[in-house]
Amino acid sequence: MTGYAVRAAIRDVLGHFWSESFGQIYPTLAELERSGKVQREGPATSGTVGRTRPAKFAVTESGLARLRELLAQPARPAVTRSGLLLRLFFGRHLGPAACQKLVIETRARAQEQLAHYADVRAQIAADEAGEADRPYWLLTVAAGEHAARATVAWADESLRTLDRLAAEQGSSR
Amino acid sequence: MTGYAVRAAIRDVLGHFWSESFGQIYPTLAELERSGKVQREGPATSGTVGRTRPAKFAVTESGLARLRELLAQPARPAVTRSGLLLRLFFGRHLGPAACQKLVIETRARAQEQLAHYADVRAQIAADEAGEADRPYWLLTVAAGEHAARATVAWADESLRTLDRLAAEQGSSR
DNA sequence: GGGCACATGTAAGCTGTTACATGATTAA
DNA sequence: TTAATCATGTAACAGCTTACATGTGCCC
Repeated sequence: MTGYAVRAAIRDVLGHFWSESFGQIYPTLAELERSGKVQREGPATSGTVGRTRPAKFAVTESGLARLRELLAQPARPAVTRSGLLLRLFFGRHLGPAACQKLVIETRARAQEQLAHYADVRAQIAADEAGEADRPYWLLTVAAGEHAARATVAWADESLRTLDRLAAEQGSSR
Repeated sequence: MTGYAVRAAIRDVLGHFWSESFGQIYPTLAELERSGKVQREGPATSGTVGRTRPAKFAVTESGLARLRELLAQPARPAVTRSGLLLRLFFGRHLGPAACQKLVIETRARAQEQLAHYADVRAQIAADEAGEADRPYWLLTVAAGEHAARATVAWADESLRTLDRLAAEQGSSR
């Protein structure tokens, strides 16, 4: 595929747990070509900007071997910073109403995510070329679904707490 | 508190959704002091390394105002890269057994997290100084708990799928 | 007296994003 | 014809981590 298509695929299929920008993709493709991990089909790197004919890349045997090598390396679990939870942690300074707004927005996003996962499931089911990959791809979708449902459940619980806090604050003034 | 204590607090209390390294904390404290957002109590920045007497910092009124200003700004929801899900997405190249190992490890980490959250809950309940903050702090703990429980449920479901895949692969050879 | 937790800072470097520049092709 | 999408790339820079340097105080 083209570099542009790589980015679209990452955004649409891996979007809920991965992202890459053009600033990473194009230099990386060039580097992978130099080291023989991918094969370029189409015009060579022009050095010029703008379009000539799109260059399509395919992974080579050597590239696939390197992929397997990298996949086998342990994933270091990185802490994910959550701007939402940081705001809620300081919620006393923000006030219950503002916190409710944040939680409601988060709940809505999680619901949208659930709808998106339904779409992705349909896409994966329809893609016959990826049949052997299907069960693995579905594992990642299921992870997203579980996370999104947990977010909705947490939001509902939290909104009840915040309602109570808002009522207390309202009555004390 | 001291810069060292700030880091310990972030690690122990916000650890499941935030992190800061010394490389961020010390320069930031110096900058906050310059702009009057925190008040240093104890020896001035020596420029020298090593310890003299620990310097303790306290937030000023101006610093608190700035905190509220920052909290009110919208949190841009960043995509969290998951090395685990990336590996599972390419699970066909990794094999069912290796995937099972990854999922089992993830499940174990989630269980450890649940135990940790129980500790944090106890700490928060015992801290009388933070009584007004308590409900907000508990919201962030609840978020962690929901996420961890979802991870365990997803792992159990996924392990059943992977068992089936491993059996199929075993029988076809 | 040895090791660990407490404590402070700097510098190098890595990762990744954003913004910009450029232009072809296609659908409205 | 005009806007959107496809397409390729570079450069600046933001953010953050790691490694290093340096020491104190306390407990075993």
